[in-house]
Amino acid sequence: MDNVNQQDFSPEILKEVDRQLEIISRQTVDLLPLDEFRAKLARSIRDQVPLRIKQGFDPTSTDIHIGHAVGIRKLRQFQDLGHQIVLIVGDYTALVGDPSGQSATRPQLSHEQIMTNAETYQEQFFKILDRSRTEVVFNGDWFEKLAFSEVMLLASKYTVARILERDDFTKRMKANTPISVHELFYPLMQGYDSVAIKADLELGATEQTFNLLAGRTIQEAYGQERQCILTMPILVGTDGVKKMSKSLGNYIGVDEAPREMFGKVMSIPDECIYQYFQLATDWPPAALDEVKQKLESGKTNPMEIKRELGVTIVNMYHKSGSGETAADEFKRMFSQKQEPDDMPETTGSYLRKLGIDPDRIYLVHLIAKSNLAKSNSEARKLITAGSVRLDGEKVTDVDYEFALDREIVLKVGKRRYLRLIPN
RNA sequence: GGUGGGGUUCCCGAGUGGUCAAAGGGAACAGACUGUAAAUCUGUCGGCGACGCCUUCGAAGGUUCAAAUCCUUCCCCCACCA
Repeated sequence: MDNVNQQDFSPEILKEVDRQLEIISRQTVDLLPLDEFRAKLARSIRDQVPLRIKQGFDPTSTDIHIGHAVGIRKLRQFQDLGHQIVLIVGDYTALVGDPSGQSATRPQLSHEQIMTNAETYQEQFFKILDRSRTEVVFNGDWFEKLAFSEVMLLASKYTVARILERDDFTKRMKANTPISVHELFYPLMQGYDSVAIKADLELGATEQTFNLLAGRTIQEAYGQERQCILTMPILVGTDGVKKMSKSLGNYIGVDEAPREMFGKVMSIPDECIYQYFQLATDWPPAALDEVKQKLESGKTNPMEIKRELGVTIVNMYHKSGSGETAADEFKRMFSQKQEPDDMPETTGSYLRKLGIDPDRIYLVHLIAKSNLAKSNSEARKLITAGSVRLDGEKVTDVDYEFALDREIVLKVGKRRYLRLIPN
């Protein structure tokens, strides 16, 4: 493959290669090795054989967030260019346990749990990808059957030194955090996935670079043409500092309700607005430039630009118009401090079920039992802090009791509401 | 296998018999200010209808009027040696 000359292809094909390459390389970090990929792409176009584009996910949790979506949307672009997406669900990898959780040994997930997660994962994937044109495979399919002798064979293809040269391992060695042996196998397993599905290109975040490259070595060892790798930038979380991740709680899930989604977008630091436009939306380069200019000129209130970002993102994952609705509601709720239209409701009879007498409601219990606070103590703290209101009236008495003799709106903190309805 | 160091509340990290629900920092939450941004300031930060009570300092026992602190056993981590 490496020795394929560009002269082997007609000008039309080369033009198409350039067209695709421009789209493919948008908002990415590295496409390696570029020449190899050009050749693969040209051959694919000439022979009308789609490239096999791989990305793997370990179904360790249930939510896909817009950070994951950066890569998935790139896959979608490949798909739209006619290439074949192969999603690898790392059921086996998840079963073994995620090594990148630096400090804690995660509780082992049961097989059922993994399969359930895999199920919800797929639903979320196909908010972005075209299901009918996506191949989904489970790596347990091949790893389950792998004999120990084969594992040893696989292990012999790579050296300890090469694995340890990895940046994160070096750091962990220095920090004296444990590295268990099975973690050394991760790049090998991921590489073996590439062999199993004969990947032409594997996509991953920049932190995956090592694993992606390992795939090349493993494929070569198994007599296959080596995959190219495409790395994606990592989207920063809503805190604006750390990478978006579920465990850090700074994520925006693709499954979240419009209101939540919009609210979370509005809460990102201004400095991240451009990055979010770049990575979390499908805006073309020209539109991105415009955003950049607006932000730099300082003439437009960043909030306006952020609003547009929020609308765009919400509309990507919900029916069109949801973004605008969410934005309006947001404005009403926070800018004008009005109550939202729809808020959770609780009736007197439901309160009885919770063990609360509607005729004599102990506010602390109400807040805790309706999950507006984690515990009674928490509820007391909120009351003391002056963040609890009944029908707009601030309540600061910790022992406050009242009767549910009319409809009452309870507000806790900035955004937690509960409408109380007598029977 | 040997030797030494270590496991503290969400995280980091003080504390080596009572004054410890446990310093300090971070995170988080709330209030003020705002654009539900950032920054800043303030407060809270185990649980309980609560000037008291209950549970927490790797696990289980024990010593003591009293233990995160002392003893025993066990589990786990790290370093060096083999």
